[in-house]
Amino acid sequence: MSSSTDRIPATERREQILEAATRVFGEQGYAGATTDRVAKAAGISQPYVVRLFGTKEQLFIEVVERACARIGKAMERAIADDASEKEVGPRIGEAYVDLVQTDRGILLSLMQGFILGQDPAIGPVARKGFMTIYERMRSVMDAEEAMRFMAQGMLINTLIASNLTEGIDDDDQVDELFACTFGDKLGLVLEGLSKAG
Amino acid sequence: MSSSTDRIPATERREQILEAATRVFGEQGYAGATTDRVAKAAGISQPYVVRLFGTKEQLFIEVVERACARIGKAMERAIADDASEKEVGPRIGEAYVDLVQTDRGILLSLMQGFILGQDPAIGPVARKGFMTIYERMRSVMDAEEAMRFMAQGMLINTLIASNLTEGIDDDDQVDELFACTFGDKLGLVLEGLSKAG
DNA sequence: GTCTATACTAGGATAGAC
DNA sequence: GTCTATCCTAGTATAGAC
Repeated sequence: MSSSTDRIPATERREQILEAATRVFGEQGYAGATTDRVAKAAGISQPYVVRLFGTKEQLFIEVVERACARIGKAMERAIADDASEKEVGPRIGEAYVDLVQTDRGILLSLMQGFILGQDPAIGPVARKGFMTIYERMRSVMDAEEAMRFMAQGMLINTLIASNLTEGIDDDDQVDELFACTFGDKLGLVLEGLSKAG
Repeated sequence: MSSSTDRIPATERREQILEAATRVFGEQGYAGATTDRVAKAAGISQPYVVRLFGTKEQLFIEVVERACARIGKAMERAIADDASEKEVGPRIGEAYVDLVQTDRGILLSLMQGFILGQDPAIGPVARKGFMTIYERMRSVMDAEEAMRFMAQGMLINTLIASNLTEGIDDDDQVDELFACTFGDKLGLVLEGLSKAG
């Protein structure tokens, strides 16, 4: 599958690593994740990860920035899609839930970023990402609606992060909460969110 | 201030340590926090922290459980306080915001717990705590309202955790989001939350 | 009940070869 | 562009004294 001549361009490698790192940081947290795990996940050596990003911190920062960019793009697509008969709110909500299902890591590592707001290097990046998303939201809805939207997003993130999704400790209340939070692929909840605007 | 004979009962010590640990874990995260920092914050030696709790993991678990218990108690008080002319929703919301202001650590370390849902030892504890709070909420309001309430709580946590509170990167949009999220000591938002029930 | 000393491991980062 | 070897620090946990 891989010969000893598996040299691929640095740009592509960086993207591979960022992808792997997004998963690893999302699951283990910034401090809990190791550059070695990231390397393993990306199929390369640990020193090479450090080589390409300088430090673990820098790698994490780029992961957070990439996550924000991804969310931003998904939002843009949802906003632009005015063919749909739905309102912007639900369209964005649906896009977000889709993203969640496709790539948990993005949301999880972004959350990890938020929670490190105290950190002098990471904090500013996380706050900037958060506010960029909020501001884009505000450009298509009023403050109250945007706030509720962010709140809903944070709940979704928490439910996923805490692994309540897995129904491991299955409980009818969990089901109810999920039904209410996501509806059928977001459902009532996000509908309600938009009709509040 | 402290003589060499500062022996205090273990129960009290445990509480002191839990308090310190709540702050430290809240700021640095589970993996990022060290038992040594906790020890310093509690004014004792690192090995003694380990001695009293067995492992760092166990200490963290007790921190999370304590955080949930604290929130639970604040909720009970708010629910019982039917002298107030306010609805339950806003009362609980207000109690939560009060708690936030008094002790950030509780919310932050609880959040750290949620985000470690993957962890086989911590995950179950975090999920249990989350659901206990949700269920108590459900006992005084309907599913939709309870969900929105949790969402609002997660947003509050995120705003605090990401340190947007500090206005470091001050931005008028941040102010707006805060005004909207907290109102004046929670305001409109939570009021709106309850009138949805 | 609490400390000092210490064993042991893990993990980030560097050097330098290929 | 990528690896192996390795340094060095930091951090959990244990042993054992007081």
